[in-house]
Order: sequence, then C-alpha cells, then structure tokens
Amino acid sequence: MSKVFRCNVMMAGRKRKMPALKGAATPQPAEVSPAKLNKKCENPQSAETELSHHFINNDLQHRLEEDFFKQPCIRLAKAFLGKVLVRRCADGTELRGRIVETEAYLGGEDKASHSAGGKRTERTTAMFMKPGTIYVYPIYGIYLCMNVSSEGEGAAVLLRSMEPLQGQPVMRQLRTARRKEGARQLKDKELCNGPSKLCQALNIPRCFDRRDLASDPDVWLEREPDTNPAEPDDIVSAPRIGIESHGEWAKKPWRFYLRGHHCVSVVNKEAERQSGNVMNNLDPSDVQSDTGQHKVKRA
DNA sequence: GTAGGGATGGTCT
DNA sequence: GACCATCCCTACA
Repeated sequence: MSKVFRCNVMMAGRKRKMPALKGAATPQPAEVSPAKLNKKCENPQSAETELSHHFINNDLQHRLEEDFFKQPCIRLAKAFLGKVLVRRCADGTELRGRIVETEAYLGGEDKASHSAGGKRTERTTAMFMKPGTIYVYPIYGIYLCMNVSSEGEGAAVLLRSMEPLQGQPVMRQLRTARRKEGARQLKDKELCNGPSKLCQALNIPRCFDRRDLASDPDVWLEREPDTNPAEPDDIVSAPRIGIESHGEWAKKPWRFYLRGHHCVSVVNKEAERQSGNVMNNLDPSDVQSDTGQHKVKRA
C-alpha cells in the first residue's frame, strides 16, 4: 500500500486532536506579510489600480497567450514542462518558477478527475471554463492545489512542482509561515516540490479560482527565451499521485516530469526505467481521444 | 534518505 | 459522515 493511500485510509473517521499548526490561523512571516502580498483578494478594486500600473510597465513579450492553452489535456500537461510561472504580488514583488511536474486530469471518463462524468459543481466550474482558466481548490482542509483548464470538457492540468527561479527568499518566508518554529531552513528545491507547496510559495489564494492565466495581471505563464521545448526523452510519464482509490484510472501514466530534475516531488524509478517510455513517443492527441481503454501497452 | 504516523476542514453523498 | 490530486515531523537506517 502506498504511503499516500495509507494516509488517506487512516484519515477516514479519525478524531482530530492535534492543535492547529503553528501560525496556521494567523500566518505572519517575519518580513513579508501574505496579507500584504495578497492584498487584491481583500480589496480587489483598489489593488487592481495598483497592479495595472506594474502590469503595463512589465515586459510581457514572452507571455503565453490563450492559443497556448488550446491543447488537449495530455499535450498541454507536457507543454507546461519547462515553462515559467510568474506571480506578481500586490506589492509588486515578482516570483518565478520553472514548471517541472504536471498531471493531466481529463474529465469525462477519467474517474480520478473532479469533473468525472461531466460533474459540474460550484467547485469544479473552472474546469469547464475556457482553456487557460485557473482552477484552485482546497484539499485536506488546509492546502490548495492549482490547475489550469485545457481543451476538453472538464479537463485540466494540475501543476505539481516547480523549480524556483526568482524570489526564493519571499517563497521561503511564505512556506515557513506555517511550519514549526525552529524547523530547519528549507532548501530551494523544497520550496515548490509539491502542488500545495507550489501554491504556498507563489502565494496563490483560493480567490484565483476561475481567473484567466492568459490575461490575468497577477499570474501568468512565460516561455523562456532561447529555450527549446522539452524533448520527449526528457519527459517521464508515470501514474498520477494520491488517487490510488480510483482503480484502473490510478494507473494511467498521466503524470509528467522532467527526467532527473531535482525539484520533482516524487521520482518514479520504475517509470524511468521503461526504455523509451512508450507514452512519450505517442501523439498525445491520440491518447487524449482514448481515455476509456488505453490502446498502448506499457512495458 | 526514507518510512511511518498523524493532522486539517471543504466537498460531496 | 466519509473522502481527499497533501504536508510535516520524527525515528531509524
């Protein structure tokens, strides 16, 4: 039994006795206040004015626009690898990270997806919105995960891990806010190596749900200049994490990460061993169209 | 470094 | 009331 699955099983029906983590209720980093960084959520209109000033002055020539997001889910999940996610905080601070790990959730027949069977609820609405829409949802009570909708009804890509490129000190403060006092300092590679860590480090709040990554002034995606897209051989396809209870769907190799990258949250040696990593040599659109019965034999 | 144990509260049935 | 796309800490090798 995997650790994650075990944890989920144990959590069911358990009494909660432990006091809230230090700082969880009122996170107050020593030098950067998340409240200040995220001012826009509290007072959208005044913050908008302030932000638009920065936005206009920014060099956005590398920003990825809505065409980029108009791809089938699996193809988009791979296309995200190597791209740079930028978060501009309310005080103008820019945080940057290179995406190194994603997961594709196809909706429809994909039982592991929140939007499985076309299930559209208040929470999953963003998954059905136009490609490039941000879907932020709370998980395990205290964490958030960030997805981006793709082509396909209810399909979205979960952003799992990132390599910090700019603003590491701020990210560290944001991440440290809810950790135990006196805990060792986080290494750079530990700042964003998990979906909720990524949200914490980039100060992505719940209210970013349903925003458009192609046009939002506070968060966007960039292509690094002079950088080629990841080669198929550089991308590892592995089963998604934390969905073991979904049977066959948990085995679909729809988690993608950059081979050998130190910021990947969970390395799957078995998947990496698979010579050629068959899934990587497919036209992803073929995979996308065959969510029910996968035609490709995995080694 | 890795494995094991435990906590959180929103969402859905 | 059960589940959950996670994370952190501790103990041990």
